[in-house]
Amino acid sequence: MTRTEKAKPARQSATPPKRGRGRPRKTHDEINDGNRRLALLKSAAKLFRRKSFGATTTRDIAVEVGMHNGSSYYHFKSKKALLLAVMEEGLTRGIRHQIEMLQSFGLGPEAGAAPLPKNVDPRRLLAALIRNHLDILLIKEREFVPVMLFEWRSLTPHERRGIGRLQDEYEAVWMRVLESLHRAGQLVCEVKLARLMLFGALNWTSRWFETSKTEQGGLDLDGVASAASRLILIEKA
Amino acid sequence: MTRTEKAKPARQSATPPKRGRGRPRKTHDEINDGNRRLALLKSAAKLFRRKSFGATTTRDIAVEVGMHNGSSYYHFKSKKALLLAVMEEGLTRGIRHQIEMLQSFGLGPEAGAAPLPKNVDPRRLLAALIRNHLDILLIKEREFVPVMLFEWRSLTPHERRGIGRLQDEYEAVWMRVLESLHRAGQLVCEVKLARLMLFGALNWTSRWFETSKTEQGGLDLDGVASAASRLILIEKA
DNA sequence: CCTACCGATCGGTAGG
DNA sequence: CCTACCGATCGGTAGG
Repeated sequence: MTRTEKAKPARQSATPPKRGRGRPRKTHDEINDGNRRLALLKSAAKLFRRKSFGATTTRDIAVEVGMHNGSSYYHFKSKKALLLAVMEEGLTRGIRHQIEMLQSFGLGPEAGAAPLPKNVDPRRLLAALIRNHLDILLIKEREFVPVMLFEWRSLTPHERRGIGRLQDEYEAVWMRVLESLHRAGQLVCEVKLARLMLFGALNWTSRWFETSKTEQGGLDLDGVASAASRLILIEKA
Repeated sequence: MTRTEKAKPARQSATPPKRGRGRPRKTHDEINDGNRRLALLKSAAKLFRRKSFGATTTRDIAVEVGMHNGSSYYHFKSKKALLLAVMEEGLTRGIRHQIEMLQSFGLGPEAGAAPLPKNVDPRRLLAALIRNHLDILLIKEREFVPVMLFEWRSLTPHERRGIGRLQDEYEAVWMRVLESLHRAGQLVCEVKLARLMLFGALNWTSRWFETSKTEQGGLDLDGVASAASRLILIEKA
């Protein structure tokens, strides 16, 4: 393990030094791009989530997927890029799940762009959004999404804006629902505050909710979800 | 800046190597214990809060208080010890603030140990607790307390239990109030869930509330506080 | 994606 | 609390 002195290869100036990492064609055995990239993403998410970004080394991540340290840099240009990719993955997955759920209300992907149609009950839609949110946060995407919540401080202002745009996309429908409810006098406070409080209560669950206890069904999630609904609605059932 | 070879002082084996750090008497100019320790604590809190524990170096902290890197180890045995001290400081301060506030309700420091006296209105007390909590979290101890919320993952299970005991101490009165309200049928859900949701909504404010906007008075805090009250209470005013 | 590295930094310590 | 360090690690890179 001693570091031996070695002649460094002279920088060859005839052709510009083109790095091997640039090209997509596989040079070795099995570089299964999509799979390996996703594996890295998942391991990174898992570790960032549990140990935090700062306490996770790129070696930790590589080892988890059975790679050698430097190899992750074939897929991601830096540790920070991995963090961003994890957050983006979580958000786009969340958005996707939400779009699917909205279909059962006859709503398309652009549902957040305009006021709610008259034929949807905002109370029922809110309940569904909340239930779906908990499902994403605590079950389906429990590795990815919390990283965004916990590691917000690890982003630069510019990076935050980027992630923020995706969050806005996710929250657009919520805003419509809350506005509709507020107009009907059914919110305990103004829309903006209601949204912040609601997401506060919901997102905080990722700190105390343990999957293990209610595995295989997520029974208790219904309880949390309905409590959250009643939180911001007037006229309790 | 080149690192020159130097003869290392031979370990003198006659007397056991006693480190200078062990004794409390000042060996040099101005080691103003209490002050310097607190200064370190404050700087650490500020940096841990803004940049996260992992992204803050012991040098960052030392520089902020005008010390040289190694000197912080005179006051704290490790970076981790600094983190723990920050969290403990935040919690004990919070507990202290809360005890003071409770006096105006005729309640002593042990108010959380037994059911609430008949003569206190649980609704008013809850409102006061909430308002006070926001004041601690966002104004008075805004450097210390959020570190505990944000850096929970940086603690070992054992360390978490230690901090957890202080949290329980802080939350004891809250539990009494919530139990009282639940018995009176004024909570939107069961006590345990109400507590989690409420603290979720409240603690989350440290992520979006900016002091700058409402400085000099914290006007808007009242709005947030009253909204939070209405969140978990039935029979909205 | 592996091998074989490197420069910089970082937490921490000895001794005064 | 300062000076003067050190060992280990860490993010990252060149070249194949």
